Amino acid sequence: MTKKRTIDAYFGIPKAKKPRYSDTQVVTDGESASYSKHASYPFPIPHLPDALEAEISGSPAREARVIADQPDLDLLHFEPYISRSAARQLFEFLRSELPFYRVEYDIARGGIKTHIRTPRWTTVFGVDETARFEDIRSAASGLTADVLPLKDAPKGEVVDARTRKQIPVGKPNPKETPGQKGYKAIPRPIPYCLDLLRRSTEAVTGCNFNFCLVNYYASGADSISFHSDDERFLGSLPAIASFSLGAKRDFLMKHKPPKPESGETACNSTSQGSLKLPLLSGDMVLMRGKTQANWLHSIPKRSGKNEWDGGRINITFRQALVRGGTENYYQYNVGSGPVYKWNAAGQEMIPWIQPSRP
DNA sequence: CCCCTGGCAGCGCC
DNA sequence: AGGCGCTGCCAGGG
Repeated sequence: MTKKRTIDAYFGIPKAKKPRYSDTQVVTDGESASYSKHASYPFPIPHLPDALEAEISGSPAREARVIADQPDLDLLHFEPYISRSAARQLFEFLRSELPFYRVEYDIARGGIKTHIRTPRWTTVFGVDETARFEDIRSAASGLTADVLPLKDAPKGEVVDARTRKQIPVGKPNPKETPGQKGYKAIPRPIPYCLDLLRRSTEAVTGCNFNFCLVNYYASGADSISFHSDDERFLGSLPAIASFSLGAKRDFLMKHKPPKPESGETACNSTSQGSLKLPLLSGDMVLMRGKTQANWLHSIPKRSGKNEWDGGRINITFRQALVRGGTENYYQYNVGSGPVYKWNAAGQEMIPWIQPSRP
């Protein structure tokens, strides 16, 4: 007999969801491609080509395999979720079109200040559940359309989810907005090209997601060491959907060591308490239940013939419940350094310079 | 067929 | 947190 918790059980409980508008304005410049534009973006982010959009909308390509054969482990592995060819196109598209960052920061390690360069390219979109993006100008009486060409105007201010009042962003000066505590970060709405995948993932998993983190591992030299996405702001039992695009990389998981005071016996066998999933382009892993609370995961470095693998993009969707989540994600995935953009000719990320305006 | 060796993965320490 | 250096394993070649 198979386990009670199957993918069929998931699909068997269809969840009625309100249709939701994209948080970004749809803009079409004549016959050229349309873009997501927003004041928080360094540059407009194009929509997907129609054919690719259609293919992603038809996902998942296959049903998922449940991996829950170890204590506190609850995974769903789609092999793949996005067809291999669509995943390859999406990889190329996102690497070319998204703004990326190389976050650096200092930590004290044994009393010694150490400079950390995160060994991966990152970018992030979204805002926690206490807020949302809303076009406050459309609610105001009619002067905007004539004054500002609507086509180029950024849309979507950050507003309180409950009161729908605007929340200041970007280290707001308390004197200018008395009595209103704003965000230090400048939250960015999820662009349409990623929101499509977010909505598909919500429909398939029955989970809600308000954040999208993107990591680009340019080669085997890029990595992330063992950690859990168990931050307080995700709540207990967080569900996180993780997509792989591009090169195959190993996804390592291991059970957290037992607390010293607890009487549990450590997992000492080699196979128990750890696993390795080779993630291929288009795969999606949903980590749910007690997984984050009890397991660590990593993408280890690869060297030699595996080092120049053409690069891998990881997209994760998750739900941050409180403001601390928004501040944390922008601090550690955007930071305060320069914006980078993919340079196809040189096959590398290069600093993006704000075009000067006459 | 066996042994040697290089390369790679993994781990511990800073 | 990540980099580096040490070690042990494994595959492939001689």
